[in-house]
Amino acid sequence: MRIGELAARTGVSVRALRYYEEQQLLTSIRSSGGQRHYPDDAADRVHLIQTLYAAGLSSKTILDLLPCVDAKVNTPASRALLRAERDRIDQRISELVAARERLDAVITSSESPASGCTHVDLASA
Amino acid sequence: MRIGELAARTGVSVRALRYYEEQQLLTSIRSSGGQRHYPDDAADRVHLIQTLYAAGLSSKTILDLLPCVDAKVNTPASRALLRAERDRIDQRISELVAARERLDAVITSSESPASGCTHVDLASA
DNA sequence: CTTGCCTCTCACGTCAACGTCAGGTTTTAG
DNA sequence: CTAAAACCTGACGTTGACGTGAGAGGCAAG
Repeated sequence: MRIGELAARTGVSVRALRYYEEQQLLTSIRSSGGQRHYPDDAADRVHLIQTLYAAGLSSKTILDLLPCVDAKVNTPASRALLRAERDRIDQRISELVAARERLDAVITSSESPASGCTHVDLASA
Repeated sequence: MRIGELAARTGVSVRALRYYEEQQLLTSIRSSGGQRHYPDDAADRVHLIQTLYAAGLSSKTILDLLPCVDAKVNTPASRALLRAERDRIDQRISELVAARERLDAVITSSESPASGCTHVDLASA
């Protein structure tokens, strides 16, 4: 398929797909006229890339990580890299959960009919 | 206290503190010479701002949110805002959990001896 | 007074993941 | 064969939260 269809299938913009290729996260075969052609499983690859981006990983980190998936490379270094990124995501989740709890505290007290305009101490934690 | 000490106490850069003031997230009293002075509880305020930034909120959103804490504003609009941001954080957490599961799957298969890995580095033993 | 550290206000630089416009080529539909 | 899509390669623009000097002023100590 060509780049437009891949974009449509994945919900990712054409510009983004070209950017992924520029970052070496995605490859394509060029037709004689220079147009990109992708195999069907390219959509899965794009979804994976999107998932990793959504996890807050940078292009470079994803580039480092992808061989671990593609070629099932299994070295101490690659395992360490995978675990390091997993731990980073863990930490990020913790941060978000903490922030959510603080917001929840504000919401709860602001919605409590008994409290009215009760003091909300968001700064203590 | 002056800006340098507040920066030291909170672990936030002087530049960032001035930026927060520019964004109207933080206020200060100026000395006759124009230098900023902060009360002790400014550190709590900075920590709060940092937490909300860590939750992925923008300066503007935080600016909108802060009155809900400071002045205990309790209107339908402010409650809706709070819940909207809370839901956004929820969604973000879900994304991260999904990404983490994805990485976990890769990690598990890469560490399993029966996973069909093509390359196993025995030097780690 | 002056040394030295802290602080001030501009104001341009950065970084990432694209958006967007320009100008030209390839592919497809009719 | 032609016109419209779709695609191509640059290359500059965007956004947010600061980083990083430049040049000048404030402030307690000796």
